[in-house]
Amino acid sequence: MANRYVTIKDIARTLNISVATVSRALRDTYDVSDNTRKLVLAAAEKMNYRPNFNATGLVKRTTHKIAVIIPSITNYYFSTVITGIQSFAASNGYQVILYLTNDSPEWEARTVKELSLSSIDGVLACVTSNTNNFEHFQELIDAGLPVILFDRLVQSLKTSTVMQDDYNGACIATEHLIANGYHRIAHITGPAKLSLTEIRLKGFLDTLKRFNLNSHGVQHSGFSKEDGENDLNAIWCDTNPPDAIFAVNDRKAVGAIIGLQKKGIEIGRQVGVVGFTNDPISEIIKPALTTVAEPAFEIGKTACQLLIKHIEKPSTANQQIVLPSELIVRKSTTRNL
Amino acid sequence: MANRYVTIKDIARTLNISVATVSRALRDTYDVSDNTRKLVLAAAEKMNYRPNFNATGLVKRTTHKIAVIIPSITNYYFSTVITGIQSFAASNGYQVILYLTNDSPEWEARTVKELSLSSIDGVLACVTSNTNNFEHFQELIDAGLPVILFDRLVQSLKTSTVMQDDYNGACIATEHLIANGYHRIAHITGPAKLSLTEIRLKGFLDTLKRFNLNSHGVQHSGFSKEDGENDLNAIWCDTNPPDAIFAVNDRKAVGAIIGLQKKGIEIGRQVGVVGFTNDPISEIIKPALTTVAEPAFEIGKTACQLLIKHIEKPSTANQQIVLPSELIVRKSTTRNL
DNA sequence: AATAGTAGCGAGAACGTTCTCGAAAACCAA
DNA sequence: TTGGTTTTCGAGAACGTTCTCGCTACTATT
Repeated sequence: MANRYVTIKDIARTLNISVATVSRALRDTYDVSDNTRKLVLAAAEKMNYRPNFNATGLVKRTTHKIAVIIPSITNYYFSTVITGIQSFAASNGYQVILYLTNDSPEWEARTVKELSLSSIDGVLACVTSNTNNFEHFQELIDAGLPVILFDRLVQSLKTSTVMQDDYNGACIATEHLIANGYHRIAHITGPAKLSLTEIRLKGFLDTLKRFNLNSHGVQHSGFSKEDGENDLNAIWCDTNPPDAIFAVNDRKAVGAIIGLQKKGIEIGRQVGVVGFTNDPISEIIKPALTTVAEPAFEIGKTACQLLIKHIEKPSTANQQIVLPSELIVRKSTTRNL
Repeated sequence: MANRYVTIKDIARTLNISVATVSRALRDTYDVSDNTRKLVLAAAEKMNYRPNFNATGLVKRTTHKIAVIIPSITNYYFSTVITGIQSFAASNGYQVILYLTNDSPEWEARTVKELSLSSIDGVLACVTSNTNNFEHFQELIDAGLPVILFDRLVQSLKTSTVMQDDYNGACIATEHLIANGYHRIAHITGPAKLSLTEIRLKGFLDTLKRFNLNSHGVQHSGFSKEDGENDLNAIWCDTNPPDAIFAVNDRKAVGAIIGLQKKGIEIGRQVGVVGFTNDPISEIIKPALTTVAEPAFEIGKTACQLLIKHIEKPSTANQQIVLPSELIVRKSTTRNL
């Protein structure tokens, strides 16, 4: 545009030295004298010099930018993951470019296809909940770009992943219900085929089997509060209703609680409810929601750390990291309030 | 790194034409024949060519990147604003670089100072709640970079702003309380000196005066749920307690409700509570929270739109946009439940 | 047929930085 | 002194684009 910024050449001209020397001084390389280094730094400071990342990126073939591709950020889990990512990225000199897919496979595919490979160093992604075509991500990987998936994994993509412990989380949630005397347990969950759905479902079913119990119904749908309420109504039957609901996330659990309360059912005493995430809302809703806490911030931080490792040491092998989930017991699974 | 991507030169070589022609064909300029244009586009597609934004940015002095600097994203308002920003930016070919300040003035100052002016085209910012030194932003503006503030404005910075209607929002909230028979109204709010705090406080006090009422206490602190509960306890006195609480945001309102319930007070019938934001939690808490809805998505979208206008037409004058707030009445201000 | 105009393309500079190479200057040991 | 090493620096190419200029060949006009 109209204004041009101070460049390395301007510094060189005012100091009457070469651009190469200025460049060296600014980058703290060894072969420049203390004296000229000080002169250069002082001039840069005074002239308010800022490096041009387009130029450095062009010659170094590196941009110090990472792309984060994620369905949305208006929920606790994703916004916390991003906070973890941004925090680690910033303190390591990387910038975060944010892409939202609105959980739409078409948006996701377009976003990935339009990604300028040369303007990012790596990708951190959480796929949409209803894709089964991942070739756009495969193209990125084929092009040699480090890609790390979190929260939702994709079997067909050979790449590093960072996940919460979905299986164990589902197990301890189910065990907790059983231990508290709930034996007719239903599960309301996300879209089938989504890794997180499948794994939590398996943890749920395996645990039931371990205690010689049968599932009291499994309902698949989306992840919203409204989906939770609908799912509850779908699995409910007045003759033989479940006595506990295990929800795939806290928003659906909240929906289930709302649905149950509309039916005049007392949460905890009559029907236990367990969520997953540890969204702040689980503390506020009455009764407070028992839930499996995911280490969202840590997942973001770890994923970013791993990505930067892959970027700076491209030979690093793919790695699958699983971070522990933890049960947080509250009133929604207490029989006597 | 190890892998180099397909460049315009590669296309030129395989097609046996010059790089200039390839560049023209890809950019759809007029002086290239239909035939070669088709050849180039086909080759680009087949070779999986992606433009190098470092190179284009270097010559065009534009990056199609905007920086968003914001205290945090783990709350409804900010995450929704960013969704609005990202949505508009993406559909206009701009990328969003996310910077979080954790509401720390030091982090903010460092972030802004380290911003490479040449690697972004503009800035969208919401300042921290406790800064009074804004010279780092002034430097950006002085350097000619378009800067737009939202949510929190700074008198001393002469730049465009996009805001919700804080004044009117506070007025209608207070009027609503008065109309419903609450006359001993206290206000729990954010840090003093913050624009949003001051403006909402003024709306509150002006409205009281208009009805010949006195404030029943004003408490300043942070924006969290815990701050809300603390503020409530600070203004509470058993001999002459307030009969309504107007909170600067929904999280503090929720904190106040929790505090009131701990005292055994019935929300609505005994003490009315009004929040600000329309956080999803206001629908879920019992009783549901009356609140002033802010058009968060619209604020983000409008701010981004205005920024892009400033970027693409630098002569555009500064503009102050205020988007309407709207009262949403729920149970927390209903006298008979 | 001569001239002017235009469509299509190539050569080469430029953007701001880093990198490689080599040369000058300074120092040191013998 | 000599020769060698080190320190410090400059010249110029390179990164992948766009842009300006100018050239050729074709078409249109007179």
